[in-house]
Parts: sequence; C-alpha cells; structure tokens
Amino acid sequence: MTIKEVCEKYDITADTLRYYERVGVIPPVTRTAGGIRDYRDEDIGWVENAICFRDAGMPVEMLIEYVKLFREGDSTIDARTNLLKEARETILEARKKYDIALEKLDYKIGRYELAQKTDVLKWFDDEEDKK
Amino acid sequence: MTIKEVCEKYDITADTLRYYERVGVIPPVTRTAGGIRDYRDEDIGWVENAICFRDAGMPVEMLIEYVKLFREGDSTIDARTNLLKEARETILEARKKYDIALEKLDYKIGRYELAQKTDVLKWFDDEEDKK
DNA sequence: CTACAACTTGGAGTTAACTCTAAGTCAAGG
DNA sequence: CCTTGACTTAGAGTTAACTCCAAGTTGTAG
Repeated sequence: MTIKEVCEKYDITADTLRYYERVGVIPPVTRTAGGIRDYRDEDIGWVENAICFRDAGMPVEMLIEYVKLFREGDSTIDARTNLLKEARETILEARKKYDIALEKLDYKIGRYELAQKTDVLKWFDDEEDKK
Repeated sequence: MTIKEVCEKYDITADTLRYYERVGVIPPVTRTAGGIRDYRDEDIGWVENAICFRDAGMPVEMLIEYVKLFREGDSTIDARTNLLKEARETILEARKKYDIALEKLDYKIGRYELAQKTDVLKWFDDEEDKK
C-alpha cells in the first residue's frame, strides 16, 4: 500500500505519516527496492494504533517510548504494561473532564433554548454567565 | 480574590489567567482602585468555564468567540446556542475516540498481563503488534 | 518612610505536533 | 528514452497555547 493510499484511508497527511516514522511513533515502514514506502499489514497496524492513541490525546513522546520498548524485545513487557496502564489512567481522567464539560454544555444549551422559546432568560438567576 | 488565590484554587498559573483575559477567553476581570485584579464571583465563573471547556479540548479561539458574542448582548443568543451545540458535537466525537482507545488499551493490557503470568504471549497470533 | 513581596504590562520565547519547501529520485504511460 | 507525477530526504517554518522576562507599580508589615 502506498503512502497515498494510507493517508486517504486514514484521512491523515503523508507528511504526518513520514513524521511519525521519522521520530519513532511507528517503526520503520517496509520499503520497495527503490526505497519507496510500501505499507504492509503490520505497518498499517502501527499506523492505526498511532492515530487511535493520538486521537485520545496521548503525547507523541509516549508512543515513541512504547515503540522503543517494543523494539527492545520481550524483556520490556513489564515496562510496556506499566506504560499502557498509565496511559489508561490518563485517558480515563481526560474523559471524566469531557463528561463534566458535556454536562455544563447541556445545561447551558437547555437554558438558551428556553430563552429562545419563552424570552424569560433575564428573569432567571443563573449562577453562571452573569456580567 | 487575588490572582494568586485563583490560581491556587484551580491549579493554573497566573500567566495563563492573565493570558486568558488578554486574548478574551474570559471578559475583563474586576480591578481594585490600584489596577490589581480582584476576582469576583462572576469572574470566577468565567474562569471555571474556561478551564472546563479547555480541559475538554475546546480551542481557545472558540471560547473567545463565545465571550465576544456574550458581550454583544441578547441579540447573539441564537449564535451562542449554535456555538454550544457545535461544541457539544465536537466533544461527543472526541469522547468516542477516547472510548475506542480505552478498548484497545484494555485489550493490550489484558494480553500483556496474561503473558506476564503464563509466558505464552509468543504462541498467540495477535492481529496487532507484529513485527 | 522604607523594605519587600506580589502585582502590573508589553512583548519575546518555548513547546508539541505537525506542515511545508527544495532538491532530487522512482516508476508507469506513450 | 522521455515525460510526468508521485515519491524521497533534510531541514526550515507554522500554529496553538501557553510561559517567561524586564521594568515598573501597589500594598502591607515594621
């Protein structure tokens, strides 16, 4: 699979794919005889992981560390497990913040919609959005 | 409430609080006669909102837009409602990505813990983490 | 009244994560 | 063989969101 096909499939730029490989977010990608990237299943797997964890806010630095440990072999399984558990906690905490923001948003949207329909916003004594 | 008390309360730096005010993420904060910030309840409310939505990944640019509309008065209620609904969709989608990453993480952690206990990782044929 | 810490501003600097540019190489169609 | 478009690299540039700095002001304690 060419770099173009991969970036179309995952809606990511070729520059980003090359950047991920260059800094070690993914291991070196399989190449053709001429040196052109030929993404094989395992390369795609790493790309998918990278996108998935970046989308969940994991820093590039942590992905690089994971790939580095992975490439060092089975002796790093403990370290990798710890890294993943740490990542899990980080993502759980971040998601909690998303839930809080959603609650606040739903409350605000509800109040605005009420105001639009009944024009009574000004008589409410909201604990937010004064001033 | 002084800037110091606010940043201790919300675990945020004074520089960030001043930056938020300067660029318009929050409206101008109440000042003492001498020009020193004196955060009143409504200022604190805006700070809380800013932190909450930034924690949920909303860009500073969007918070600025919301505050700008808010300060333009009631005629912008429609626009603000739309902004909030858009934010809601964005956050929902982001949260979905967090859930996907968590699933993937739990799967990987499970496999690593199994490997640690039974040393059989190598005989599994995992669809990820080859190479 | 004098220290002295905490505050103020404008503006420059930093960091993470891309994103772009230049100069060149590879490969498929004619 | 030649063109043409997609690929390659090294390295510079950009963007968002802070973060720091210098020089000056405020306000409290002695």
